[in-house]
Amino acid sequence: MSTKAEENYLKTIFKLSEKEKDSVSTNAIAEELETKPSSVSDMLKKLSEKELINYVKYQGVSLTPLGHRLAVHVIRKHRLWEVFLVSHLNFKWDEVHDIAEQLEHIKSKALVNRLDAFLNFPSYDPHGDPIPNEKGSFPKSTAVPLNLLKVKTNGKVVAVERDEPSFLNYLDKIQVSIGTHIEIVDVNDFDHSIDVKIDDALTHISNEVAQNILICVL
Amino acid sequence: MSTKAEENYLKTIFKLSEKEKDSVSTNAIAEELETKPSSVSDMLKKLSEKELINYVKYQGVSLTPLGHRLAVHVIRKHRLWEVFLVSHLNFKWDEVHDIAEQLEHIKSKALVNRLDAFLNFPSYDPHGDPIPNEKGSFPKSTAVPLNLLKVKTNGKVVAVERDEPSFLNYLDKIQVSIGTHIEIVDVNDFDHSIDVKIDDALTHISNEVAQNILICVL
DNA sequence: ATATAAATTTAGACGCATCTAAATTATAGT
DNA sequence: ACTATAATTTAGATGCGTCTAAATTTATAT
Repeated sequence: MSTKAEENYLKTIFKLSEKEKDSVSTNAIAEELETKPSSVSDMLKKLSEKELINYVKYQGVSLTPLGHRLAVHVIRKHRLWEVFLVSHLNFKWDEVHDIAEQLEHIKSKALVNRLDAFLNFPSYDPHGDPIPNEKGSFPKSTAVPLNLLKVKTNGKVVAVERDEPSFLNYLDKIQVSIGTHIEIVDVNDFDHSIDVKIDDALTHISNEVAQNILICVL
Repeated sequence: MSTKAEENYLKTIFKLSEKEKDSVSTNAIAEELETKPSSVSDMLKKLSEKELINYVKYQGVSLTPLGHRLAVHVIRKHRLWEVFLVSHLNFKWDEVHDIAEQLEHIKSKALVNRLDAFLNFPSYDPHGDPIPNEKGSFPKSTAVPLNLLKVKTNGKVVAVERDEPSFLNYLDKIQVSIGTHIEIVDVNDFDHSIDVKIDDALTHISNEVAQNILICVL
């Protein structure tokens, strides 16, 4: 049986594997988990012994099929609980992350699958992140980060890539949520910030923010 | 902040305090938690330092007001989650205990209270156990164990005092659930077993089972 | 190619929650 | 009141997950 700490490591390695192609570094994991590289080293040894990761000293890690399965299952639970919290308990999208961090470690296959059915098998969580099904496969999506779009392109917000309340509250403030219509009005070549039309209101947003808003081009 | 283990100890001490009047013994706690008395001793010292229990070496323990509050809050969470599992995820009453044991340790005041509201502030869980409100007070009930009733008395099952699947499945088999109408037909003076009429069917049940069925006399 | 810096791992420690074995204290019987 | 037994606590160990400090390996720059 996997512990909470192990599950959090696997989730983090999964997340980092998506960005960084090859293998994930000890330091990257430490930073993401806000812990020390030495602690990460210790844990990597443990995960490796359990055949959850491929680990060669000094060379970073990747998930084994088993580790991948486990990580995806934890992510599935996290996102399903987020849907529940928002759609049935009326939490706002910036309030659910920390609670879901706890709920994702509850161990019961039946619970997850019944929750999934109760929620009508949702494909996306309140932040637009895809929810893997029981077998572990994700719904396909063609979203592109807002910062990569050209002037005059327009589309709909389908997801955001961060879940810190500070970020989500900022989006609330500029009236961006899942489904919002956005059009690129101008791109600043100097700092790569952009002017956008959000439901007809003109707004200026930084490149860093734009990177974290995923758009489905229309 | 309290750990899972601490919360389980407090819950157990609370439970044992209801039966045994005065203070609760180390051995009783060890037995209930299926652990060793020496482990209990260690933990009692810790709980005492945190002012959650009154502890005098070799003399058993009782909850402080703080410990009592915490125990009741954990029980509240446990029972609310059980209601959710049965009423919204279609679990049966014998399946929910282990899952609720995990869910009861999730830390979020907002979550508990919203769950409570979502469930319409239930007063009893699926086993008929009373659910304390946010302030920690229990709904009053006048239930009596079935084994204490006299011949010809009749009433309704309002709660059961055990949640092991073996016990609950037995009740299912003899068609006893919360709300079932029961009448005492005969009491055996030798082993204190009883003959009862359950919704018009005559059944013989042991004293041990009868002890764990609570009746509201009509 | 080699020195220096950066990344990573090891060594040794700690707190938590548990255990076994041994010591201590309480209790019950005569 | 005294001893045998039962209950409880202490001592010392273990596994987990973390830490700091030190050692080692890899990467970088001249």
